[in-house]
Amino acid sequence: MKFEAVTIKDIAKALGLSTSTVSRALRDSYEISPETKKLVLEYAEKINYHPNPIALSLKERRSRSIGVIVCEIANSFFSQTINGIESIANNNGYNVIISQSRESADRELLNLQYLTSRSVDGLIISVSTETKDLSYFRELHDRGMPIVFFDRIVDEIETHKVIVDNFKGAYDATTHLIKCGYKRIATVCNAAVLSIAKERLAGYKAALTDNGMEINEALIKYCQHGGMITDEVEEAVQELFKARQKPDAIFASADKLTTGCLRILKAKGLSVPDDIGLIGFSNSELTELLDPPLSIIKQPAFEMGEIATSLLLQLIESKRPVTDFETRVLSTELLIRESTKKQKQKAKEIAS
Amino acid sequence: MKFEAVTIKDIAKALGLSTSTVSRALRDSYEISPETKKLVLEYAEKINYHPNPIALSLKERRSRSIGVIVCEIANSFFSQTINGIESIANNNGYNVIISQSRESADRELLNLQYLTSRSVDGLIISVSTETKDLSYFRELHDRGMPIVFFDRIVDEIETHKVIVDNFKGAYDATTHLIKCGYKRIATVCNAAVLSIAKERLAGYKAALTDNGMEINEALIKYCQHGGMITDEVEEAVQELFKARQKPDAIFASADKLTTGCLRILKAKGLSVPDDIGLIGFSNSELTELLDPPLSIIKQPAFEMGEIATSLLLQLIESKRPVTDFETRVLSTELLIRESTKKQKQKAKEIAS
DNA sequence: TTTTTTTACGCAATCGTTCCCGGTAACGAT
DNA sequence: ATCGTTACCGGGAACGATTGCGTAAAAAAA
Repeated sequence: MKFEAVTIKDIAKALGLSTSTVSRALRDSYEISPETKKLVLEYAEKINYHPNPIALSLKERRSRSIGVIVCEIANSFFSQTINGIESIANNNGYNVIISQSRESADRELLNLQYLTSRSVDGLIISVSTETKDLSYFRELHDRGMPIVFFDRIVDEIETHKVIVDNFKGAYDATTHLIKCGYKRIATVCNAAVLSIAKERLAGYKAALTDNGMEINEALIKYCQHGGMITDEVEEAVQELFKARQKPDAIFASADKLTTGCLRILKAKGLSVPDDIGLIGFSNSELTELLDPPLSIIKQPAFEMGEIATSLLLQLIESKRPVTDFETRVLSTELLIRESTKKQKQKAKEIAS
Repeated sequence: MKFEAVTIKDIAKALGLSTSTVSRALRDSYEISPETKKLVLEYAEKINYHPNPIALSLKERRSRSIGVIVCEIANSFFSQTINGIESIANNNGYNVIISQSRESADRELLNLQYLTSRSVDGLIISVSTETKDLSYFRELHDRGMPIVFFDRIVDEIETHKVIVDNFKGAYDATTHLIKCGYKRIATVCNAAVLSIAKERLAGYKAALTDNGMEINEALIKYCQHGGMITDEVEEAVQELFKARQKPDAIFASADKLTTGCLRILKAKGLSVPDDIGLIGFSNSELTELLDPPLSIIKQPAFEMGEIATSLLLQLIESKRPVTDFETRVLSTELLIRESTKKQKQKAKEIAS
């Protein structure tokens, strides 16, 4: 049941050399004669030798691999980000180890410990909704582990970060709803502790006040598990409709929440956009095929992954400790489709 | 830039013991006195000692981790499968390393080499569309590496396999189209080398002949890259409509192809299901929210992941070489929604 | 020819852990 | 007093690779 590979010793024995000589020949050291090198190289090729990365990791204390922690890969935004991460990482000879926190702080910590104990050279992280205790991150960071946060970042730890302008994204989306003539605009957002939730909520509120509209706390609902639990979204929407002032539009501030809201609204027999408008953050490729096609705020996920990885590799390969960190802020894209097109609006369009 | 953890040596030094004693105390060996054990255990706890898995992997030639290779994690079917895999693996103390082949045989091989060199204890694989050369899989398998194939399996290698009854799934879907009154039923499928493509195509053909319909090769289109390239699906659909006999329904035999077809059909201004019916394999959670809600064949992805992992762990933990392999065949689920409901059919329903 | 330099290689330590051998007490039995 | 147990513990070799240092032989310089 074991699986044994050919080692440097096998080569040494076969060729009557020492392991050091073989090792040096393989790494093209100047102290090895051309003939010996040729001999070793050819034999290594012949028996299909590959250096054992585990032994290397143990010795070098590095693994040429980077760890990624996201809440779930099934989310389009994250899978796209991962593709961006892999593209840069692989081009630079790094491997990517992906792990999911499933919005649980415990699993996040477990994954974190697993990855670090596996000697990943760096980490790219979007924290879970539950994450409160930052001590482990901090310890890691203090001990010199290169970390880049993206999407859901933590302010308290100073390192490179990659995000989008969540405030503006939410502001634009809300403003769009207002322009469409919606009056009682609700929002369904992630747990309030999350950076993205805070920023998007702030954008939503600012858009309302800037347009002379009141902020009604009854129209703001939080989903602690980021929509991982369907009931949670349903509950949020139901509560929204239990209120005295029923909403006529919803701004959903995360991928799962956006499609989650649509699902519930349709189940309730409400017509989008006529009974209720809907817009939200989403990176799903299916949103334009939905009924109705969803107006969305889209993040440059692939690019975010690329940038995060470049920054991480910079940290990893830097000779001396980096103290000058940057936060890259990218732009979101507002895609206007049917789900925010009120009848009135439609009529106007036809008339014009 | 280094990251050093506490080792067994640190404990030994601090406590004035030898590393062997510490190691044994940690593993609760009978040769260590209760007091020493307590001492070691407490100190280990205090300084937050965790055994170095890399050193362990090197020594034990196993890593308590399993490797997964799928073509892409953004695909709902695969991300659901991975969740199933992780649930079982984690419960048994195994970690999961995910990698994507992106439908490229080269990347698949690279990932394979990476995973094995990382001493994964076993592999769970769904092969890429490009995979032709099985020699590396065979070599691995012959040398005792536990492998479980799922979804896209290879007949030539004898090991555990987990699939659905693709023939029946396709047969049922096609039969459903026929019952709905569609006459010229086309199919868009994956590269013909893929097991799932073959089986589903066979099911499609059988349904046609069983219902006295002709098999028209012009109505069968292949997408070599499994729909990873959008143009490819578009091309397939366009060709379908260039034919003398235009199709009035499409059976798409994979996730990306199903939504891909819908996208193209809508772009062409065709109405589904009136101008053309559409049904396909899909595990996306959004299909019922699409316009129109898609009739689909759904696979028990999570369960497949669970079963594949159980089988793999069985192989890994088996004392003697296993020669008795099984192929688990699960059932698909046919979900009938609007995309296959012809006007005629609808009228009938209303009348009844 | 002798001395110095260069060339080309081997020895052994190292990374963190386990485990096979030993070794040394203490203690009861002979 | 001697032997045999039992209970504990340490030394050191592995696992696969790299690397500083030492050194024999060959080449160059004297």
